[in-house]
Amino acid sequence: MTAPGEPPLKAGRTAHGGSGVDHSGIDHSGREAGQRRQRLTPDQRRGQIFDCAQRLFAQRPYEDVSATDIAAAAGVARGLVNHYFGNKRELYLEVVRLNSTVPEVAVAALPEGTLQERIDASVTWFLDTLAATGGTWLGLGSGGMGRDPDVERILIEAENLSVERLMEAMGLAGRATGQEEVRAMMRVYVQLARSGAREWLLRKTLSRAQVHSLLAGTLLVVVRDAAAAI
Amino acid sequence: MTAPGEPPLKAGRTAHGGSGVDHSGIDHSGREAGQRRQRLTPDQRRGQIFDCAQRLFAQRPYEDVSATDIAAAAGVARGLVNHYFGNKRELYLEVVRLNSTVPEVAVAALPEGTLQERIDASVTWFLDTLAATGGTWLGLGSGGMGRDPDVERILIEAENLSVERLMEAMGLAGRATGQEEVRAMMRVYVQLARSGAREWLLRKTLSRAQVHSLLAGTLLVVVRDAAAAI
DNA sequence: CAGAATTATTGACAGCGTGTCAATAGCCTG
DNA sequence: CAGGCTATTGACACGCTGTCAATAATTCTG
Repeated sequence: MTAPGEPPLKAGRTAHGGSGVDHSGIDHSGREAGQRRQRLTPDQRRGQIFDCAQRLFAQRPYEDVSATDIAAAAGVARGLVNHYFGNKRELYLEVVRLNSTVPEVAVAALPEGTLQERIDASVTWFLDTLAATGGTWLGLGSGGMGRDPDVERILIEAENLSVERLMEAMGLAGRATGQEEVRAMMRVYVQLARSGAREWLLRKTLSRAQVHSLLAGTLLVVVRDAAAAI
Repeated sequence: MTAPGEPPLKAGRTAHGGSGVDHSGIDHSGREAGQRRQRLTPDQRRGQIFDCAQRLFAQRPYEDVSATDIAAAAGVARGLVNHYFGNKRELYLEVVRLNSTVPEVAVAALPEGTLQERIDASVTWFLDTLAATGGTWLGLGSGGMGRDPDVERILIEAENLSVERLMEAMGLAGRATGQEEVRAMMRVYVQLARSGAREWLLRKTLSRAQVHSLLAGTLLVVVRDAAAAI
């Protein structure tokens, strides 16, 4: 496919016409042009395809990325993509799943000081990790009307994780009463944090200090509100 | 097509084989079965197709709605959809565009009192209008799949409008310095408001009073932060 | 009111993208 | 080196999209 000098062409069943296909697609991690095809471990191949898919899905929207594109990028037959991931949607879901989990947090390392101090530390940690991982995580929550239930579930799951960590850091975890309300409020706040970080990292309209101030100030209010609700 | 007893079949250009297609699609607003087809005003037909598309897009995600589905729902040939809207994407964009603009606001009617009072009034108005229009507007900002640049632009446009109104209501409109930063902060806040409203109306995890308190409290902080940034 | 003119509406076509599956060809083992 | 295991291929059937000439439902005109 990628190799240019493939002689036989082996006319399958019906001629189907010549149709001079001229893939000008550059395969990023596949084999070199003209090289004989290589047989990899399932894990390796799977990982390779996954990486290519991840890169492509980060560049253009879901439906603009064809399975053919992914296969071409990996230097592989299109059927192999389906073989390893079932269908395109599942592959996409796996990409989303892996990119939607915010990196590990060292909640235990948070200071035991005032609420204000813990808030500052949390926000600092949040912004630090975001600055490190780049904007990959941020792009996820903004899409239009997609509303795919599966994608939504994955994102909600990731959000729940963030909420859990946040509550732990704020010392709101233990209480039994009003747990659901507090969780909801934290969920709302996480959206705010995500949005604020987007202004800082993606749009570059706010400085880090400004975002920090904004997030810390609002978090204080939200936590007080949450505490009052208990 | 929908009419069962269509005799001639009139083989158009090349026979192409029978291929007994059997649409079992129910047309919602189209003509009754067996009725002769009706020729409408372009505006009427366009509106009818638009309505069907809106309903379908609200039910399942973009790519799960085929142009065939829309046409069938309208009781119309598929080609007509393309005739009126160019392609499926444009039709979709028009649906999003119409559903993403938050209803008119009577900013002028806001009281001239304290900041706190104006904030309360704004939040009240915001929640009122949302309660009235139902959750249609809310579903937009949550999907993770789309990431279509055009969709995103439309949503950003709508967001800008909300921000403008909010700044007007908060008395932050006039200043020339730091306008961009203030706008960014308001943008962040609008996301929070949207998210809070979602918890109230869609998830039903928070009461209206709780959301009100949350939004009012955070808005105060944001406005103070914004004012400090000027 | 009949016939012409206008144009809303249809239906078929070509092309692409997807998922499936038998056939093929690398690599490893005996 | 033969033989088996299985990673990998390639073609097929089918659905969806956009285009366009043909058609038929109106309206206009004498």
